[in-house]
Order: sequence, then C-alpha cells, then structure tokens
Amino acid sequence: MKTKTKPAATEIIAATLRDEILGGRLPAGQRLTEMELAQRFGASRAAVRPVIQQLAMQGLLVCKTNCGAAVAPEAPKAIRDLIVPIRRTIEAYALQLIFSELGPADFQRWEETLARMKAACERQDLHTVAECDLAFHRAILERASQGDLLVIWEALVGRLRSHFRRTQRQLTRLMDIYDEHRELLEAFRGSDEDAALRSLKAKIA
Amino acid sequence: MKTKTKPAATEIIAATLRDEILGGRLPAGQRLTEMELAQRFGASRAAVRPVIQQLAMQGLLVCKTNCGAAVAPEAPKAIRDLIVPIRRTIEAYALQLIFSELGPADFQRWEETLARMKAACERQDLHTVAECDLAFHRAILERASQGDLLVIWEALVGRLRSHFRRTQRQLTRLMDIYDEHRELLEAFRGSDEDAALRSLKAKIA
DNA sequence: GAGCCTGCGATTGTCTACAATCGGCCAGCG
DNA sequence: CGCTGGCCGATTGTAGACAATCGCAGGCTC
Repeated sequence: MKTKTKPAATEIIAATLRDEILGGRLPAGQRLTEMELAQRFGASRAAVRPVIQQLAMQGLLVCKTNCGAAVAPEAPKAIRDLIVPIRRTIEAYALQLIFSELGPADFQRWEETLARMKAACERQDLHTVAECDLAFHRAILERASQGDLLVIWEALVGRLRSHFRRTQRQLTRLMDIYDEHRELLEAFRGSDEDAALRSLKAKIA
Repeated sequence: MKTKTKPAATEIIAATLRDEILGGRLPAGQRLTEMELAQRFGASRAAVRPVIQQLAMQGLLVCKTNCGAAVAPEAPKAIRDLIVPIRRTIEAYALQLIFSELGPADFQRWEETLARMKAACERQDLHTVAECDLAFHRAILERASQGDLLVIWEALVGRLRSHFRRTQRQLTRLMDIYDEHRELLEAFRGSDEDAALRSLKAKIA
C-alpha cells in the first residue's frame, strides 16, 4: 500500500480540488471528467464520484448529465450581492460563539496560515494568497464546531469567490491582504469582542 | 423493466425521501442503511449512494462513516434563529425577481398545491400539509431559475424544519396554514409588489 | 469486579464491468 | 444548398462483488 486506503481517500481528493478551484489554478470552464480525475489521483471513478457531487453542491462545479463536469464560473453579481451579507452574518455569529474561548492553540493555527500567506504575498503567489485567505476564515467556522454552519458557508463561498475580485488589485499591494488579516488576528487576541466582530464584518467584502 | 432506468432514478428516490423526512413521516433518528434503501426502491447501492450524500449536505441526514445514516434532528435553536432571516431574504429576493413576470401558468401551479393542501387540512393530514407548505415556497425559487439560490435554500430549509413548529398548534386550526398561503397567492396575483414581499416575509417564521 | 483485548457482524468505501444517454458528425433527401 | 435523419464516440448512470473499517460482545487477565 502507498499511503492510506483510509476513509480519507475521497476527502483528500476533495480538498485538493477545492483548493485548486478556489485558488484559481483551475480556470472557470475547465472541463473535468470522472476518468481524468480518477487517473490523476490513482483511484477509480467510484472514488471521485462523491467528490464531484460534493463540489457541485458547493457551487464549485457544474454538472451536465452524461456530459461531464466543469469548473463553475462565479455567480452573477446580483447573487453575490445577496449572499455576501449572509456570509458576514454567519462568520460573525461563529466568531461570537468562540471569542471567549480562544486560546494559544487557536492563535497558533491562525499564525501558521498568516505565515504561509505572507510568504505567498512576497513571491506574488496569488493562488496561495487566496487559499490562505479562505483558510483563515474557514478556521473560524471549524473552531465553532458547527457542522451545519460550515456546510452552508461552503455553499456560499463556493459561489462568491469574492477573494478574486482582489485580482483586480495591483500585485504590488498584495501585502495589503496580509495586513488586513494580521489586524483581524490581533483583534481576536484582544478582549474587545464587539471590536473584533466589527473588524471581521468590515473585512468581508 | 420495472419503471424507468432513466436519469431520474436517483432523483425520484431523493425527492421521495426528502418529502418523507420534511413531512415527518420518517422520524428524527431513524436509521437508514444503503442496503435497506436500495431494496426498498428496487435499485442498487450505487443508485442510493448519491441520494444519501445529497440529503446529508442538505441537513436532512447525518452520516457516520461505516455506521450508516440517520434522519437528522432539527438544528439547535440558535442556528435556526440565525438562518430564518436568511431564508426570508432569499425567498423575498426570488419573488422580487419574478413578480412582474408571473402569469396564469404560475398561478395555476400554486393553485394545485393549495388544493392539495386544503384537502390535507380537511382530513387532518399533517404530513401532507407540511409537504405542500414547502412545495409552495420552493416553487418561488424554481420559478426564478436560480439554481444556486435553490441549492442554498434547500440547505437552509433542511436544517430549519420550521414547518414543524406548527405541530404544536391544535390540529383544529390546521386550516390556518392554508388560509395564510391563500393570502400569499392572492398577493402574488395583485399588482402591489411591496405588499407581496412584506406578506411573504411575514409568513416565514 | 473492572479493564483490556480479541473476534465477529454489520456497514460503508472502493473497484471493475455493463448499460443507458447525450452531443456531434455525416450521409441522404428535398 | 439547407435540412433532417440516424449512427458513433464519449461520458455518465447503474450494478454487483470484494476489501477495509467501525462498534460491540465475550472472554481473558489483573
């Protein structure tokens, strides 16, 4: 055996594809067939099938029956405008749930994400920056242990791809993204819950 | 052949199970194994597997690895309080999208749902009333042809099960539910969009 | 008597093969 | 020359079998 035929087989594939799509490495419209994915990950179609369905429900892929799946485009602006505030509400709620319980282990996790993001900013690696951006926010929900909210959040973010309107920015200001998240983390460390909540909401565009 | 090996095989199973769970025919905690479902619908495990995954992401089922799926309980109150207004926002947005385009065919569809609901109220069939209630609201989103919103709405409603707090009501007032939806439909027929939107929001508890 | 370990049953995870379906191309006809 | 019909490749949908994993019961040890 190579690694682990454990129940994580499909999960690894799902996480990999998800990051590639959200990070922009796989362009919208890119076609993905079950066969291709199965070969790429050294698995069978049965293994990648649940992944495709999952990503489709998260808005990352669009499936046409008997015609293969493709990386979904960003949702139309009207939809985005509708679900951005929803995302704000959910993340703020999760943060409020956990704010008083946050400890060193939590901050350490965010620090690691920020370190990765900083390095990516310095080498102008837009894809990794976007990935870290999402990981930072996702960590809030995972920490809250609210599986239901996480599922809903994934469905929202998969359609927003908000992190890529930042592509418009000049790459020289990429470090701004890092700075913003650094501020957020410091607010998490502080004792002013309301201030942290306000900062978080403000950062979600 | 028995029925139809058409592409609707899994869709029929999904719709059937969804209605049974949302209608309350399958109680929370009820265990469902792939084998049982496959036998019940005369299909193979491969056919019911996508259904289970889909319903799990919609919050109707909870899956434990290698241990089977079970009908999920309603989400905790804090979560419900968070997502009720979200649902209100989404349905109102969809209604606003389609309000000016509504025609006889649309009203006819709602009339049929209401007819079913009325009959169910008269024979005190709580399950069917709940099912029609959801169908009435779902029709708004389907009419808007916003697949993304429908997916999100499903994920919300699956966790709310709001329609079952009405179980608390005395069965003698079941017809109130019908009356409320009748009012809604008449508002849809009218020309006052704002009034219709307000009515819709008011009805979503 | 309590705790751990082993063995077993049940269930899902994965794989391979087959069937049904869709889109596009090409021939044939008007 | 345009259109319609049917064929063909590609892709997913479905099926059944095998393997890996989990929970639990029973017995053993301390």
